[in-house]
Amino acid sequence: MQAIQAYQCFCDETRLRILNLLLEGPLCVCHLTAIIGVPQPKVSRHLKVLRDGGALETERCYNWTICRLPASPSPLLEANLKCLQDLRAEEPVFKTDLEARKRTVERILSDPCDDLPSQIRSLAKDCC
Amino acid sequence: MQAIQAYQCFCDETRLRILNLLLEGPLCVCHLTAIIGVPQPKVSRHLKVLRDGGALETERCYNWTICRLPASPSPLLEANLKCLQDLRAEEPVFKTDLEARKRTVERILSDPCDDLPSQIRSLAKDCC
DNA sequence: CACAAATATTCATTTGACAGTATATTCGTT
DNA sequence: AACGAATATACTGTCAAATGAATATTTGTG
Repeated sequence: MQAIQAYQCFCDETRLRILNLLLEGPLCVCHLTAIIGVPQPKVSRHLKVLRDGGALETERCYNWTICRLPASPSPLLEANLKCLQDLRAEEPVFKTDLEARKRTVERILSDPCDDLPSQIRSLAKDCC
Repeated sequence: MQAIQAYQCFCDETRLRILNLLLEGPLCVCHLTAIIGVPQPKVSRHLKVLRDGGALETERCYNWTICRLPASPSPLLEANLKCLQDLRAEEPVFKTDLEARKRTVERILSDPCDDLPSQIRSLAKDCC
C-alpha cells in the first residue's frame, strides 16, 4: 500500500530532521550531512527512503545532488509537513538544526577561501 | 520522539484498517476481529500499538473491550484520520471493510437467536 | 466452583529496519 | 589517465516489528 510507504518517511528521527531542513529550501547532500552531523552513507540511505515514499525529489548537478521537497506534494505529505512545522516548538533538535543550517549557508556564501568550484558556489547561492 | 510513535500507527495495513473502521464509530474487539478477518491475538497486539501511539482509547465493559478513536485527538492524528478518509477512494480494502462492518452490525442488532447477553446486546446497540 | 466467552499476553520464529564500514560510481580538474 | 570530491551501494551485524500458536486472565453464568 502506497500510503504506508509514505508514512514510513515520518517514522525516523533522521528523516524528520531532513524534512525539517528542506522546509526552508533545497540543500545538497553534503550540506545536509554537515548540518545534521551524521555519516554520509546514513544520510544517503534515508534520502532513498524519502524518495521512495514520495517525500523528496533530487536533481543531479555535476557530482552534487540537490534535495528538495516535491513540487507537487501529495495531500498526505502536505498535511504532515505542516505537522512537522508545529513539531519545531516541541522538539529542540529541529530548531538547532535550523540554526546549523543558517550557519552553514552563510559560511558557504561568504568564505572567499572556500575551495568550491565557481559553478558549485553559484549553485549553492541558488539553493541555500 | 513522541511523533514517531504516532506515525508508527499508520505504517501497517491492519492498523489502518482498524482506524478506518473506527472512523464510523466505536467497535468492540471481537467485532473488529470478525470484520477484518484476522486472528484475534493479532488484532489485540495492533490495538496496543494504536493505544500507545495515542490513536485509540479503550473502555472495558464486562469482558468486552470497546475501542474508539480518542475524544481529543492530537492535531497529527486528526490530520491523518482525514487523510485516511481520502484513502478510501484509492484502496478497496477500506470500502469492503466498511461493508463488512455494516453487515456485522446489522446481524448483531437483528438476530433474535443471538446468544449475546442482553446487557451486551444493548451495548452493541450503543457502539455500533 | 466449573465453565465459557472475550481479551490479553507469552513464546518462538521470521522478517525487516537501521547502522557502521568499506567500496563503487560519477564527474570535474589537473 | 590519474586524482579528488560528492554520492550511492554492498556487506555485515544488531535490534525492533510482526506473526502464529499456545496460554493466561477477566468476567459473567449455570
